[in-house]
Amino acid sequence: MSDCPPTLMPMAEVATSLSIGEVAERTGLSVHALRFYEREGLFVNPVRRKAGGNRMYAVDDVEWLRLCVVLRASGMPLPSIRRYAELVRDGGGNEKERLELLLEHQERVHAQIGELNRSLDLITHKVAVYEDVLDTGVQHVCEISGG
Amino acid sequence: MSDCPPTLMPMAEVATSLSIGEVAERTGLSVHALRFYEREGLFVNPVRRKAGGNRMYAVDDVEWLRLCVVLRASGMPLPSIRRYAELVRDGGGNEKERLELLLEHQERVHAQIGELNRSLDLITHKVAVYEDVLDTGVQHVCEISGG
DNA sequence: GTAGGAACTAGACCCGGCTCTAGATCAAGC
DNA sequence: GCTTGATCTAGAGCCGGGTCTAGTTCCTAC
Repeated sequence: MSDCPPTLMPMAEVATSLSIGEVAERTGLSVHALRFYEREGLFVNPVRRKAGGNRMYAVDDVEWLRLCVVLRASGMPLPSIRRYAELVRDGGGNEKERLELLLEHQERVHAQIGELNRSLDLITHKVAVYEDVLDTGVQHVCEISGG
Repeated sequence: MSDCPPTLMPMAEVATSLSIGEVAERTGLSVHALRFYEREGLFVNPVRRKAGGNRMYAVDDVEWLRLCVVLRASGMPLPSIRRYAELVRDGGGNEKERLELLLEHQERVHAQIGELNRSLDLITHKVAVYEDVLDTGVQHVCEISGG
């Protein structure tokens, strides 16, 4: 996602702006969630409005939101995402802090995967036991007593 | 955890019963959580009381709770754990259903790990980019604009 | 001109999973 | 007798992360 393309920018795609519904569709977030995220300060750029007041999003916003979705999916809490957004908003010079934030999260995700794998081992073990019980009809007393 | 030991049971450990505080300590759950789990029907055996009304847990309860902790840690919702507890409570004959429950959860955990790994890839990529920025001082325009 | 659909706002609500409170009881030790 | 500490109950509260409602405004198309 978001690897540098050889061409700098597609032409003729100037001033493309998207409605909240379109953004919802492209990011998988609900329109409710988009407004909620805005209130929560998760956007890097202030959301612009058309005459009439409807929100007007840029393609960059979608990219940013996709990143947010990934961060959320990996359990980053909204306040941390907000912090990250603030850093990006503030522009260059704070890359060290951004990196720290990411490293912290990376570690948490790592730990979470580790824990899930350990849980999975146990579950898989139990699955095997039950498959055995069902295959052979033999009950392993100490397993059954433990569920 | 809970592999069949060669010896059937430690002797002299008859009638060992544990207070709610001891169980909390051994399972990592709070006393509040233990009472809450009980209300929620997550126990296989009805919790017995001493004269005076204090809860009295058996070593088996601790084993069961440790399983619950693992299931929770891997994201199994309380209603599913309750269902599993019911099946175990009802005794033999429903192993197929227990297996199904476990398989379902196993798959979800699997999926979750997959998603986390994908997220981790992206995060790791971003980390690398920022490390590079900080090392070389060169900014990768399209990365920065995306946070 | 009017119907439909999408958007707007502020704020209430929901859900899961605990956590905590208040007030009472009990047992042990000083 | 009194304190301390663990426990009890029922029920309220909290937190995160949205979701939904109500009432309105706006644009487009018929």
